[in-house]
Amino acid sequence: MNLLDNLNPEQLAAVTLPSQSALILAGAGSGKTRVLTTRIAWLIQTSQVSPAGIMAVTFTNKAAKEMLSRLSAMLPINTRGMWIGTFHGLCNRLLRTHHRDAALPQSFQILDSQDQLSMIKRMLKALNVDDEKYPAKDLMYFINNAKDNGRRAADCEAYDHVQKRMVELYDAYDQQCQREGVVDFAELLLRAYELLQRNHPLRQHYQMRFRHILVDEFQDTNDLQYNLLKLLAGHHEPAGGAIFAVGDDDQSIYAFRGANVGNMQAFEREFEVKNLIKLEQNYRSHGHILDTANFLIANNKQRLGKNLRTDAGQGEPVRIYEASSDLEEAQWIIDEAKSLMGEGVPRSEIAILYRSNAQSRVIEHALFAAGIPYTVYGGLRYFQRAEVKHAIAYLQLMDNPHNDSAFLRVVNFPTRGIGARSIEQLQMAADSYGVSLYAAVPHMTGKAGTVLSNFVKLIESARFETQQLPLPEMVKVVLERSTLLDHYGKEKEGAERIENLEQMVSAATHFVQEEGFGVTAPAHLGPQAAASSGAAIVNLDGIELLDADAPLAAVMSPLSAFLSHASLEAGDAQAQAGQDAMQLMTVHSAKGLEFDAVFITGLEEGLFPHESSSRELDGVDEERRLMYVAITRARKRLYMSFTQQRMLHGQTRFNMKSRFFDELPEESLKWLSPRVQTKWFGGRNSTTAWDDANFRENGSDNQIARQITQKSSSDKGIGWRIGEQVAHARFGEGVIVNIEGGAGSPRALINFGGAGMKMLDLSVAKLEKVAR
DNA sequence: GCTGTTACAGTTTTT
DNA sequence: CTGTAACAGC
Repeated sequence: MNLLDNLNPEQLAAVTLPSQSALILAGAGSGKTRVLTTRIAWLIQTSQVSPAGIMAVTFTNKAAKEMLSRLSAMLPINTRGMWIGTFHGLCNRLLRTHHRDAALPQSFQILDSQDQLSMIKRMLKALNVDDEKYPAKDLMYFINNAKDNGRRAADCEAYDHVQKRMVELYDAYDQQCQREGVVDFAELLLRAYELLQRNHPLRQHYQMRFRHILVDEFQDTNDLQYNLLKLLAGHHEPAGGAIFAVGDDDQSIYAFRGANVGNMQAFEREFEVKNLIKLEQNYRSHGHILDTANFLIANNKQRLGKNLRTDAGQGEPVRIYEASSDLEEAQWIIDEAKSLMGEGVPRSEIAILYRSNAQSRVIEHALFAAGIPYTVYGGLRYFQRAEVKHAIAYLQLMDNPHNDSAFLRVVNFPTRGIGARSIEQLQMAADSYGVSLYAAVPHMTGKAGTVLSNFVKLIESARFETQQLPLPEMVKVVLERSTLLDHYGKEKEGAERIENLEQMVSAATHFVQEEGFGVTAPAHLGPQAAASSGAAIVNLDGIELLDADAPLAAVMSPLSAFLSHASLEAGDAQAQAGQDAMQLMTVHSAKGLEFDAVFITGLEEGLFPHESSSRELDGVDEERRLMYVAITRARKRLYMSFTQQRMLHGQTRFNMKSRFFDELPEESLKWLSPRVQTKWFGGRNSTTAWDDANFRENGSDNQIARQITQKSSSDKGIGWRIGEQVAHARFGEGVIVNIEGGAGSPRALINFGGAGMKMLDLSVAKLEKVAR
């Protein structure tokens, strides 16, 4: 079958573009991954490039794997020669290959965010920094932000004392990392960038090699990533290759972590892009859903401009539901989901989305009570679990004993009588000699010296014993020698932890097979053996260059590679409990996924759009894009809901319905009337199903309902109630949050959303009731 | 060194 | 309301 069969005209045009830089605006569900992979396959099949000339960059391991597997289904060739992976994965590979030029030890280790934070905390303590004035989290943010913008401490401008100190601390942090032989995530990219920038021949080598660089989710690139791409592509350099950038500015939802949508326009301008192709044909959603998405996103300014279309027909309207409370919202979701399942929709095809994780609780509770299987995305990942991190720390120390984070994690775990005092002394010794904790152990005397050197002996002997062993065997020995298995064996709830630890052996087995270790080179030999067994080392201007097809085994030992893998690919979040379970996740984590039926919940001012977004520049636009992502996840059925009252942080909040509802096409919507209606007139409430239901549901809601009843009855004659939606000539629509002052001087605290909270005198203010 | 108490903060997330 | 982090006490 021909590669190009079944592509639509735009897709075909994109796939077969000439070898120039191009920007593909790929709407949601427009076959973006298909275009990317087919482009690669087509380039190779038509002999325009060899596999080694291809680099494809993604943000997540999942996307990289997806690409690789689709590609190997398409092409009967070895995908090994291609560099396909995440930014971090590829930079890791680059830095391992050229570790000398990058001034890194061969077995440098990668800190995850947790390790990075604890390292910063440790440093602040050692330097006696006031952690009130310089919180570790702030410093970490500062450092990562600087690195993401390509700035070293020396490049940072400081306008005041605090900033000046931050820059000093940034510098101290980098030095400490260098001493320990560790790099954080941002450092991987920055080092790679600096390496290529500084090293002309090396840069030229890669520029000539990678004729085609394909970038997925281009709208998510930060400035450093974009600059790295510019270097690799040889932007304005003679050897330069072409960048095939695929992205969607309407799905840019990661500004908060440094992503810069502006990179798309910058790319178009700087690379003088002549080929801009829009993929607007959507293969996912029915018409009403797509219309809803298009209508909403049209409210954003500064778009590159795109309108999705479908051949699928209008389908069902988007259903909107107003719930009286978060509990009732959850109950409604369950009722609707049940009827969907009755129509034959599998549970796994039903997704419940929310803006923030805290919202999942109530829904989970209701699902649990209803006995419906569900999975929540975003739990603890395998390699993040405490017991696994402990085992990894032992392995890290065996591969690089100067990793202080690893040292501190396990020096007294399981406990071996090394207390805080000993560690403090050791820390002081290490600081005064300017060495790692491990290297400072010989300077210790007395009892502390003895126990510490016993720990060092444990690590050394484990290293010695496992030198000749393949990786999975090595892991097995470490689990035994560290006494981690014994330790958890004695714990009451240790069974699951032991299971996780034992799973590490199979993870190692799997890894060794997957990455080709032990095939090219015996596990214990590593770089040299691999080099002599085929991967040629080319010498170019005195720079070591490995042959294009050098396997991972040629540039790092199996252990180093496995440890990188553990840091860069944190593994799956918890084993998928039931195969067929409803899917709960944040809107962010839903990006890239699709479902037959989608519920978007908590569509209230303050929640979605989130209140903090109004403080940020273009914050609401980003929230709108987030909403756009949420809508476009649905294939056939889309539900949206909001509530009159919601429990958040232990307090009941009354929010207006989301402004986004005003931006949707009425003809595509179906407002489900609340199944219960509240009617309060002049403080005289006609008891309705609404509060009946609430009184019955549970204690806390009960209380709230009673509170409201009390409030309104004490405000007899005023005619307003808490939770009611009102309109004001100047402030627009709002919702009454509180009423005080009694009949004498009644005042209402009203949440006007964008216009803020106002306290209005009810006898004066001109308020209108708004039907919802 | 471990356990219980209190204080406090509290979007979104991948690597 | 809930999870985490820091500290006091056994």
